[in-house]
Amino acid sequence: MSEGYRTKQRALVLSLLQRAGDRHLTADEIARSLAAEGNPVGRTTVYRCLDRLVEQGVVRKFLLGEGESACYQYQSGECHAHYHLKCSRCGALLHLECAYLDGMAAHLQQEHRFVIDPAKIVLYGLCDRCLQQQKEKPQ
Amino acid sequence: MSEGYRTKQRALVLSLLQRAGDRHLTADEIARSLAAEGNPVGRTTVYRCLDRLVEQGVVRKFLLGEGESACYQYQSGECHAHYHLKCSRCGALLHLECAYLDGMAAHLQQEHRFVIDPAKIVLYGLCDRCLQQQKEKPQ
DNA sequence: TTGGGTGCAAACGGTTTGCAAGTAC
DNA sequence: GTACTTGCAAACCGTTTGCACCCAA
Repeated sequence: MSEGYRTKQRALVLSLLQRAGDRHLTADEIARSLAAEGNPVGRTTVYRCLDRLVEQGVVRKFLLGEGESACYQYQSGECHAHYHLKCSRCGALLHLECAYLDGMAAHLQQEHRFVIDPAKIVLYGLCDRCLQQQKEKPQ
Repeated sequence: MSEGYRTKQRALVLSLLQRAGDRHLTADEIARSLAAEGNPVGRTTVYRCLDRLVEQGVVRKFLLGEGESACYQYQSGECHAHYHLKCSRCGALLHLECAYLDGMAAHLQQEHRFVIDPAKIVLYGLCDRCLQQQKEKPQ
């Protein structure tokens, strides 16, 4: 269970993500925040620390949309598997824990022999608000 | 229902995608193929034609994974809504038409007021083969 | 002393933009 | 003539790599 080196920089990155809680942070936001706190860490190093933290399973990486930069989130023990719903129109990101979706995962595994990774999945579509707006003035 | 201009270049791009059938092509592959056929089209123009074809609903754009370039597919009338399963390990891309997933879409709409766009969705995970391999030699 | 870690600068790669020239009607 | 399209070159932007330096064991 070697957790590898725990350098000052890596500890700083991890600490920031832990404090961010639910929020997803980009590498850039992490670099900026650390700098703002008086603990500047080089951008390259931020990326490398994140890579290692992801390898170790301490942090999760999310790719949430076209042209957007990757986001990272601290993976606490009590965090449930959840799915992401992303509105293609307004960009809103919703988190969803849903038994039906868990059922879908089981179905795919049993019937299609495919084991999905819920954390990596983003369901794109339209949120309620944008749906209403679209009805009023399409386009 | 103005379908806009139908320039030579746009017709070439569309024709190639139609001939590609099910296959997803990247902008780069399109540019190369057209050049190989003796109809070179500038890369910029390929991107712009694709944008317009997507706007018109004639072509669909897919983002299939981290660091990978966008793919495009001709959207023929008889094409059913299908989902993409992508193996995170070997990169295999599977197409899936599945009533259960259609049910999921309905569920999300009714219970969570979110209308997903199946074409944009990629379910990441492990395919059967990689799952077997993983059991034999993990990592 | 030695192997990993750091971080600046530069490269990378897909995509977009600026702009001058071309084309259709 | 006017409005749109083309395509080269250059910019963009998130990310990665090269490399010299640093630090801890």
